[in-house]
Amino acid sequence: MTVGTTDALRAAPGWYALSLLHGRIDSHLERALQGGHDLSSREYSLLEVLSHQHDGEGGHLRMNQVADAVVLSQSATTRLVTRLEDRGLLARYLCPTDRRGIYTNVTPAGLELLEQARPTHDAALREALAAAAADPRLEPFVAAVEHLNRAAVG
Amino acid sequence: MTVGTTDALRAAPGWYALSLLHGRIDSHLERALQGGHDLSSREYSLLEVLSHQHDGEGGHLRMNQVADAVVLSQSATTRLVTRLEDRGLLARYLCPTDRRGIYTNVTPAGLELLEQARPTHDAALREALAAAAADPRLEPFVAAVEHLNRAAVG
DNA sequence: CGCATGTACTTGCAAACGCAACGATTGCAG
DNA sequence: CTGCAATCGTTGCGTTTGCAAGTACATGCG
Repeated sequence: MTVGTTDALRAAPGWYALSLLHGRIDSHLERALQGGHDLSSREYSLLEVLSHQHDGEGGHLRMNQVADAVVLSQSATTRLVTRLEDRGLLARYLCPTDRRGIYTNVTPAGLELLEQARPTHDAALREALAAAAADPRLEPFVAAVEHLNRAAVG
Repeated sequence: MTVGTTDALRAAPGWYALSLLHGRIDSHLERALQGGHDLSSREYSLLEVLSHQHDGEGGHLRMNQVADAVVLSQSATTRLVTRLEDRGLLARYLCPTDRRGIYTNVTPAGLELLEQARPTHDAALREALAAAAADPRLEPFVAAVEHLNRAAVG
């Protein structure tokens, strides 16, 4: 499992290391969430994003902004939302003042699934970070991630 | 372009910020490389990885390790290599001592294309980093990336 | 009011991906 | 040397993605 062989990190080491770290963590999360809750990594983060967007009544992000938040094309976002809506985890509703805009709410079922999946997600994240910390080139980013994560908990 | 609205970064801010930053940079690189040299982001990094793996005669990474370096499944790696091989940018050759293993070399055409694309890539990377630095939550990672990148140049 | 311009989301289509099943090669045990 | 388990790479198949075109709504100008 030692990575070392590939020290082709020399071109743009920072970016390459970031990319590598992201890929490894994401793969790990994907497996954990998929196997445990039939959720893809992106589906999880969509739920997470939308659930945090609590307001007076419901969500406030348009498809547009959602796409930006999960870094996906608009079309992919449409279908991602559609998938979760079909599973009863989300609900769309039109913006009253501008009927082009579409807001999205997390249903109770969606919230419940999210709560169930969160421990899995967090555990997998910690595992992946711990594994990555072994690689000296990834370590600075690992440290930064853990530092910022801790800010949330404490 | 102000992102601020989505402060759903509260769940696992570090990981979420890393993910966001990676996505933005990657999108930017993808567009630049695709539009300018018919290369995807991953194709570029494959060339980069393989070209740095110069040795006595040729490459030394097996498909296995390549997959690990670009964080892709083995099957996807097979096809990625096949695509670039069909374009004459890479060449496969079997490992003499273990005929299960397959090594990959970058052809002169591949190297040339890489040299052409590198400025595009680097410029796009700088642009993306600069844009991301505006977001306070992404800024620490941007700083880390730039720090490590600088280590390569200087 | 009526039409042009622009924005927000959705759909058609081809490319790329991951998982699981497969064929090929090696290494070891009997 | 024959057979079995493990490793490496490739292919079948269904899913996800991005780009470009299409539709619906909004806004501004004549």
